[in-house]
Amino acid sequence: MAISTNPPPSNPIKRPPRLGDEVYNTIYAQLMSQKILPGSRISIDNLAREMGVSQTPIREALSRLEAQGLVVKTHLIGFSAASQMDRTRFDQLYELRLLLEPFAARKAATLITTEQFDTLRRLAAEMAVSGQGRVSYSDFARLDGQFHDLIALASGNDLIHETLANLHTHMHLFRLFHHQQAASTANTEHAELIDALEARDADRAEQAMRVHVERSYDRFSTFFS
Amino acid sequence: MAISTNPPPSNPIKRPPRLGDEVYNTIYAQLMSQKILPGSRISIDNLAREMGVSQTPIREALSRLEAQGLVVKTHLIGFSAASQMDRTRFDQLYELRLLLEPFAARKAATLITTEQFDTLRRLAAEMAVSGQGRVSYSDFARLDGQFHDLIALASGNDLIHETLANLHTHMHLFRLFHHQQAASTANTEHAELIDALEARDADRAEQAMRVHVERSYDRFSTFFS
DNA sequence: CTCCCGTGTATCCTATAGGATTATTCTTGA
DNA sequence: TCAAGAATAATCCTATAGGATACACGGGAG
Repeated sequence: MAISTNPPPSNPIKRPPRLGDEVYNTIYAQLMSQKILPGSRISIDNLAREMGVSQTPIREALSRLEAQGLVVKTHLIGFSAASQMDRTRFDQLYELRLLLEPFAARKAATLITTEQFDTLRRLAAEMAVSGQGRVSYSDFARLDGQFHDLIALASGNDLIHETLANLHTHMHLFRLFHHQQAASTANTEHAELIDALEARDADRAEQAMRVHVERSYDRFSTFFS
Repeated sequence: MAISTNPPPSNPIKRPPRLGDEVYNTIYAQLMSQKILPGSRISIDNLAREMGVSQTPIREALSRLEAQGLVVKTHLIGFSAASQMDRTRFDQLYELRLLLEPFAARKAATLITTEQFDTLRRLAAEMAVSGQGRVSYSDFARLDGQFHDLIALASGNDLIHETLANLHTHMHLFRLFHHQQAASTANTEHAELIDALEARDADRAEQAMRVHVERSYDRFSTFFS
């Protein structure tokens, strides 16, 4: 998790482009799109050649990803993508989500701006379309991630927002691996949550998010059978 | 936050010593002991010379610390220790603590082992001695950190444990900076918590932790006045 | 046929050198 | 005396080379 005490969540002033950040985003995207499969090794030399940069920025990016838990490093062997989640960690992740997300929804009910709310509606609309099979599942997963991220952001607590962002990163990889499809039920839950937020009803928003996360747990839990 | 999907929280098998880890721990200790003051710059060259290693492991360690939020990096300027917390972030941190720690105490009430419980008593005893002024405050802060960390560990949820560990890292720096002293009241709160845990009373443990964190907030909140 | 062991290749880890940028200091002029 | 500009020094960033280690393959002995 990046607590980042010094630099505000988003940088208002111009920041000279850091080569390391670019590399970080590239590797991050390759992990998220499963171009790099879980558990497979990641060669520093190859990455350096492919991206046309030196080894140093690669190492920095991989170190940051290691602190984030997305890659692991073994001495004298190298980096490799983190392996898939097991049941224990899956349960722990949902336990934490169930603690943070309903709380974030509650706070968002009173703090969300009209602009953020409009974005929320738009995301829900796009996801509804994807429920009709017109959008690929990876798009749905991306939209769903933005949906939850926006609510966490609207909670006003940056720490909670950053913590949840990390959790959802691992959620995304988990979903992609099992290519879950049933998205139609999630849409109705999102609708209920949006209604509660529109009414500025904190209790209802918290409860709606709780139900949504619990249902999500039930849906994915079957993968472990 | 290190989610570390692949390597279990503690490594059972022998791991060849990584030079980067050693450097990481050294810099981490220097930050925690305020040998490196908040906001001050951190020279890579100097560190490399002082520690007798190359620049590469220094960079890796600093990148990990950056992901953790303890240092910040500015392009073409270098690394510097994170600046002191402001009021907004302080409130956010306690809001998150108040969400996680009582929950962890509740779970720990049913899951804590007798061995862990003994360690808890020992820590509380040492802190009580420090309340009589026989131990320095930095020692008290360290013991208190171990106390809370152990409860988070006993909760059985590694993710919550790791998240709280990061939060307490920043708490430690905050306390050290303001060199808070009043520790006597905290000891009675710890005693109440231990009693609840001993009785395996989940409700009481959760409530005791909640009160403890809230009181802690009140104590430190005066620094912003 | 199986197991053990030596060699070769690939990769990581470290160290050093060169280019680029910023901060500091000194000089000069008003 | 103060301000502005230039030169120097320090630092970071990148690139490349050399040493060390682990993994893979193939040959030989039992």
